[in-house]
Amino acid sequence: MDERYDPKKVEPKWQKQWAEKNLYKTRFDESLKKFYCLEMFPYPSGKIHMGHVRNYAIGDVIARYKRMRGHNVLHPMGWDAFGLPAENAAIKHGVHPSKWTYENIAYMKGQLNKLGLSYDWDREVTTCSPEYYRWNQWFFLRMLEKGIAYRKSSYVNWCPSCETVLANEQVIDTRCWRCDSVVVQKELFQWFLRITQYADELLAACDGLTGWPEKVVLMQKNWIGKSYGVEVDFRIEGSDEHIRIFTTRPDTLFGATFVCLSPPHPLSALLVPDRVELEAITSQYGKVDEKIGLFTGRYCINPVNGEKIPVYIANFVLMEYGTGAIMSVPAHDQRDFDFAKEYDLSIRQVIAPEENVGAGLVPAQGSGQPQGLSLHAAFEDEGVLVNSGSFSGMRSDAAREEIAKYLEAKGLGKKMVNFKLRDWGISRQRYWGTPIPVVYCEKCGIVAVPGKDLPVILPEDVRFTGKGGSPLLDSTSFLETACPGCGGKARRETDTMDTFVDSSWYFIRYCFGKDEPGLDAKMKSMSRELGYWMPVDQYVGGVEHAVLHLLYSRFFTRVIRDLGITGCSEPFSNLLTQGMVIKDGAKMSKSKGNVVDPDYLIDRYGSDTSRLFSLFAAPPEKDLDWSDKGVEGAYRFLSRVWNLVFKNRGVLKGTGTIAARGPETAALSEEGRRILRKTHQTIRKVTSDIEKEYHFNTAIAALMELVNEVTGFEPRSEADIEVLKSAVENTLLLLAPFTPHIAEELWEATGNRPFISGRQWPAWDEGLAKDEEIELVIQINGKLRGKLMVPFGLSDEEIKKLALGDGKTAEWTSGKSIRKVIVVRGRLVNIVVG
RNA sequence: GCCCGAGUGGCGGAAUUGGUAGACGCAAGGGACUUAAAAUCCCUCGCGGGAAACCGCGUGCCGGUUCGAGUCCGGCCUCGGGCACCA
Repeated sequence: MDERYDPKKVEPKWQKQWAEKNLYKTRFDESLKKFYCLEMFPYPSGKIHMGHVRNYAIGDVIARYKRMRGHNVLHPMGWDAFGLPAENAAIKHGVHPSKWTYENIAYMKGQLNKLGLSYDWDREVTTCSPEYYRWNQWFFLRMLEKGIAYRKSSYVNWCPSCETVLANEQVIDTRCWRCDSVVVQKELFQWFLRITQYADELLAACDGLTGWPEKVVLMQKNWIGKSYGVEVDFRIEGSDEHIRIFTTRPDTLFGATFVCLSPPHPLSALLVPDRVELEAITSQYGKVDEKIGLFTGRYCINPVNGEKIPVYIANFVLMEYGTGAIMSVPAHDQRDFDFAKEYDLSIRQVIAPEENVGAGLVPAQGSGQPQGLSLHAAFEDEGVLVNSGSFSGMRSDAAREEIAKYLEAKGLGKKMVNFKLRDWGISRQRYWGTPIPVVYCEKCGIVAVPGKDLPVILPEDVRFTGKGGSPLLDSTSFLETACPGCGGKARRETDTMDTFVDSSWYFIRYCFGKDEPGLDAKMKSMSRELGYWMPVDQYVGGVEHAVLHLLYSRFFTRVIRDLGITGCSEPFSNLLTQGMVIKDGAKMSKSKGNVVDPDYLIDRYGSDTSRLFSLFAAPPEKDLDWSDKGVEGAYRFLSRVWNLVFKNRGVLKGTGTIAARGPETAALSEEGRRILRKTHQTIRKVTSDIEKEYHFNTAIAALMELVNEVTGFEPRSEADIEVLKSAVENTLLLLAPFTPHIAEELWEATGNRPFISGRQWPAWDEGLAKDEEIELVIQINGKLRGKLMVPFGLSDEEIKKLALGDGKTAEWTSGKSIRKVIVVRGRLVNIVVG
């Protein structure tokens, strides 16, 4: 054994041995209790960053811990390998996306292995390989059959810089999530997946996500955005047509003073004969900073009071939500209020605050203006109805229900539920993605590629100019094909799939290992592998995927369930969203110049130190403040552990392992008893910190305390030596999930056979962990006045007597009467005097 | 604007979920070893007062409940995150 800790010698040695023995290979064995531990797979951008190190260190601790607890652990890794950066690299540097991607994967895989992560690499997936993406295509065809995949023309978010469509989730603050360009609206034919069909189920199941952070569940709920309301028809005056609106506030129906249509609404073209005017307003559709309207010159009739109100086209009314038309109640909706002010439309209050009604401050009957009050803004709260015919005087929440019932009874409207969630547009006008397996035939129209012809291979021989649309448009060998239906001339779909499709089911692909999943065959009976491994027991990743990836995965899993492939609905039982890695007050990024290079870190301190620091500096869910000095502290701690073993290498190697046996406490020195107790307390503390909340920071702190104590321990007897050995071996076992290399090396150095990773997690003895004495705190009137060492396990009466007999107590209580004495067992005594 | 979180030493963070505030680590100061430096080891380390024992104050601010509040309740302030014409 070397005198000094040198991770450069230790780490490659064990990485080599783990790989040679294929130690982390997982076998499908239904007799064992499984644990599926998964971290979000990376995009192979070139090199890993500290965020990855943290993410994968957290996951690896969990996987290694669960293995030591006797679980059959599935812990796989792969590559989210399709995506725009590869294509941008092709345009910029002339390197093919495939070459670029696979080279990055090779490099990054080396980096992950240098971190000592315990993956079963036999299950590695690479989403850009035809073996993977053929199943994307297969799922697409199944969805096409079931009507879940469909094509429609719609307004889509278009990134002019990336020249592609973006899903709503990919638009951040009106900008492209990837390149930050301002997104514009464009009308295009696109492929969609009908995620809205699962909206209700996805929402209802949110309440079952008890292992997820509440914050994430809430974000999912808000994104799905279920709201209850009514649809009401407003007849257009002088026409048989009517405008169907959706509102969540039927209680304000009497206050509707105009109706607005979305520019793309079919009735807009009908009511506005002037093409130029309509186009002008349509071009403003989706513009967020300004409300623009166009009066159609037409009127419609409010069905509850027969009132004639004007019809506008308004740029802020969304075609994709509700019916694409709204009733406007400026008195009770701020957006309508702003619009009414701009176009000088009347504002009529129909809900008054309850306290105003009591004070007689209600709007005069028939007038729009409240008596003694004028509205400066919309009143959106609950209140009491006024100016609302027979509903006046009713509370707004009750009126919402009553008016809805009234409308239904009269056949004027219908209760309706709406969701914010839209169908998922998956078409991307890009090369580096999964080809959508359909062809366009001159005779037959849209034809699905038959399953036997899958995969539709992405052609390699394309040119990347960076101009215009997808390079696939120039690839005649790809483009021109025969129609699977009639054999005639057909053209392939050139759009590829959103890469979020790839990541929506990769956790299912892992379950099959190297084997072809053969989903076609699995249709007949549910796959046993899938049934065994799914759902993922612990998923670990960044919170930035709280909506997009997680929602899509929940959707895909349900579709796969409904195809009869799995019985599992919810893919991730427990979710841990780790915080960001911060340095100098900002998230690490190249543009900020505050990145720490994992390669440098591993080279200088080793991966055990890198892992240890990123686990110790903060609990996993919180942001981690990077500190170069803190890293050195972690290295110092590992060196101290090394030195402890080195110093005692003679005795540690000599005695047989006694970790399981508690030596006779009588033969121990007092110090020996203390170390033994501390050892068992530490096993208990580390175990519960991992089990409870994955609070590795406090677990590591406890290990540091133990090592600090053991370092000063001078054994005086054979029994003491056994205690020392037990303390050291338990330290190494507890350390193994966090810093596996040094744990293996020192495990071997203390005369044990490899591998520590395969050992059982230590158990503590509650009796040995028990304190002999406790420090009794004495409070007078809640203030700390003294401390007393007392034997463990005294009765309340005995404790009280001791506390009252203490000299300190007498000083503080003299001349006062004792009103009350409160005893908190094992903690403190509070004496109340007055 | 709406919906969530979070505010504890010089810093990162602990505190059996109502019971000793500041574990552990970093930084800082002092000391030992060394020709010297690095490394290592030991001591001090919330603020104020005191030579000391000790005393007072202290978990963003104000109030409340309680024998006792970082923790519970009410009201504010600040910061962070998510959503944002969803009718």
